[in-house]
Amino acid sequence: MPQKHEYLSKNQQIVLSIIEKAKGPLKAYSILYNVQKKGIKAPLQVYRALEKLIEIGKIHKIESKNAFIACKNSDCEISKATAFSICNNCEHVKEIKNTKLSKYLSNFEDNSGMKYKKYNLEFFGLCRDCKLKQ
Amino acid sequence: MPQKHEYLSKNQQIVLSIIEKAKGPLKAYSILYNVQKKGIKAPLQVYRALEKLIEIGKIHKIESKNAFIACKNSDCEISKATAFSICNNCEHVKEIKNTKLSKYLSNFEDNSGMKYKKYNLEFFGLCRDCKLKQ
DNA sequence: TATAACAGTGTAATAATATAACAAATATTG
DNA sequence: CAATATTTGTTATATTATTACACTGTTATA
Repeated sequence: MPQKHEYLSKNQQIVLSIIEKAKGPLKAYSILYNVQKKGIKAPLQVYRALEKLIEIGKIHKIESKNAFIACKNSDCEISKATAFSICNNCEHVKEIKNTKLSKYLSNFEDNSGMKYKKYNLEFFGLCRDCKLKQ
Repeated sequence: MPQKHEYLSKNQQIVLSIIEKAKGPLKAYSILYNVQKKGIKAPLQVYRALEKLIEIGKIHKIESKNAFIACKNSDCEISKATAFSICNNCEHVKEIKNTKLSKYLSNFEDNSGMKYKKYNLEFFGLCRDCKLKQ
C-alpha cells in the first residue's frame, strides 16, 4: 500500500532541530544564520523546510511575529487548531494546551454558513514574571 | 477637560478611506499605489497611518495575510479582541461579531498565571459560496 | 526495466513587507 | 507665547518571502 513517507529530509531535520532546541520562536533568517555551517545557504532552503514542517504539524508559525516554534502539543499533528500566549514585555511565547478551549473553538459556528476547518489564536498580555517586575 | 484629540490627520484620513471603500483587506503597498495621486509617496507614510488607525481601532491587521481591513464592529474601539473568518478559496475575510465568543475569549484564563489583555483569532475554511461551487 | 511521477535540493535573482534616521512643519497644551 | 506632541516628508535600508530554473534521487507502475 502506498503511503506518505514519514521521515524528514536532511534540510527538514536540520531546521526542525534548531527550532526544537530554541527557547522561543525563531525567525527564518535567524534559522538561516544558524544552519549555514550545516550547508544550508539560501533562504529558500529554510522556507521550504519550514513549509513542510508546518504542513506536518511539527512546527507552527506565530503570525504576529513572523516566527516559528516547535509544536509541543501531540494533539495537533495536523496543525489545524493552534493557540498561543505571547508576553508583550519579554516576548515569551507558549503554546496553549487547553482542551476546553480547543473544543470550543473547533466547534464554533456562527450564522455565516461557513464551516471552519482551522483556526489560529494569539493571546497577548504580561506573563507572570513580567507582571511581578512591573 | 483635556482629552485625546479624535480627528484623523490628513494621511490617516486618506488611508482609512481607501480601506473602508475596499471590499476586502488591503495590503500596505497596494494602499500606497492607490494613494499616490493624493500625495502619499512613501511606504512609511502609509505604515505610519496604519499604525495609528490600528491603535485607535479603526482598522485591524489580518496577520496571516499582512493585510488591513476596516473595523466593522463598533465594540472593539480599542482593538483588543478581534476575530476573523477567512475563506481559503476566495480569500474573503469577515470580522466575526459574536458576543459569546468574545466574552469567552476575553475571560479566558489558563494555569499560566498570565492575564490576557488582547487576542486575535483567525478562522479558516470555505465560505458558503465556495462550498457550493466545490 | 524504463519511464513517469513526485519530493527534495541548490542557486541566483528579485519581490514584498516593514523600519531607521533625520529634518521640518503643524497642532495642542500650559 | 513657549513648550510639548504629533504629524509629515524623504532617503535609505532592513527584513521577510517567493519565482524561476536546473538537477538529483526515490517510488510506483506500465
